[in-house]
Amino acid sequence: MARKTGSHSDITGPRIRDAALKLFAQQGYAAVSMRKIAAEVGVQAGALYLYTPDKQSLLFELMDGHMTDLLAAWEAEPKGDTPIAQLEAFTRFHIRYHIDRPEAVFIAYMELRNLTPKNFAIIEAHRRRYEEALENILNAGQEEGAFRLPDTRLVTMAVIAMLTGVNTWYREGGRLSRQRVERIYWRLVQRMVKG
Amino acid sequence: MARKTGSHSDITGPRIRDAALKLFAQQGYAAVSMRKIAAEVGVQAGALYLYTPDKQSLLFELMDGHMTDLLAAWEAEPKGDTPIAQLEAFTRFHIRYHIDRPEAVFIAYMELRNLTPKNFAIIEAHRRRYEEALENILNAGQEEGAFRLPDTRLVTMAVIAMLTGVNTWYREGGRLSRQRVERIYWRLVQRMVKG
DNA sequence: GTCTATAATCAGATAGAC
DNA sequence: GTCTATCTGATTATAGAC
Repeated sequence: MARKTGSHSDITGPRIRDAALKLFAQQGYAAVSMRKIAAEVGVQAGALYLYTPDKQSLLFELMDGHMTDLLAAWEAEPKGDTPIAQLEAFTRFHIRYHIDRPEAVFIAYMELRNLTPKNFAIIEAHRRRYEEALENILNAGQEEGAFRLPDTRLVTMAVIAMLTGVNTWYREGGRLSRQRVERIYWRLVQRMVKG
Repeated sequence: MARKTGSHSDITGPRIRDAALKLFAQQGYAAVSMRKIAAEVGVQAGALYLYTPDKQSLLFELMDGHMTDLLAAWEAEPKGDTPIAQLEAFTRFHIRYHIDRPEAVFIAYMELRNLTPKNFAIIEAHRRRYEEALENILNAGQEEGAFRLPDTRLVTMAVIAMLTGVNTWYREGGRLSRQRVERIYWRLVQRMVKG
């Protein structure tokens, strides 16, 4: 099963991305060398450059891919037609999606400062679009009287911070099931938006 | 005013810590070399080792100092005698204290993975103690019927994540004053704990 | 107390053999 | 497609001059 050399096309590209994801999340971009990534994959450092032009591109592609997938998944998510139904959909979606990808989530906001300015701007635009998805729901609910919010922008940031925070403590097989976590946070969000 | 050499005892120690704080927050521990810190202070790299045994100690002392100060400041904070008054005190204190020290706060949880295991355990114990301060307030309020919480531990984590999140967007001189931010978040926390 | 010089190691990235 | 070898420069930390 273990192949050392001469392994033809295989799937080295994706395996490099997987290794980088894992190592960047564990040790941080700056602390991970191309040699460490190569060792994790089982190739020599030079071979990585067949698949990525440089280390920065590796980081950017991970973050850009994550944000693109996140936005696409939210677009594809079934959401009700009332603000309250949409808010519930967002709350549950956000927790579920983030819990399932702790490494990508961690990197996506821990490694922002290691992006080149150009790459940073792209990731920031993605993030901003995602925040606006929630902000639009809150604005709609506020206008039709379903929500009573002290400040829409602040509640947007408060909710996202609160929900993303689940990733800092949630462990698979822990005290609470994912379903239970979703329900409890949805109750908290409901309380936050209702006068 | 600019002294290059022969500057006697001066206050080089604290200046090294200040420079490290600033650079670690901006670029991350792994990306900052001892030479960069030395350049920021205005000395040569070798001179740093008169004040710190190594780079790891520099990081640990910053984080340990921050957490110790945070806990001491909370102890010294005037807090009412009811759970609701204590919760308001905690909410306002947390926002205020964290807003004032964005760099230390950032480092304190971005650089956890760069601590040696022994140092990590010490910082984790501090953090845990701080979380328990809030958890104890919530438990007391729950028991005496002032709060109706779906899960005390979760609400603890939710509130802390939400409040710490202020640091990601708050800018001095921005749209909202500190007082206003404090009040809005206190309203949100109130809603979260009241049935 | 600071500087310069140095040791030993490691970094990102490329060239050419196979 | 991967390896080995290599270039160039940076890394932490120490030794010894001043």
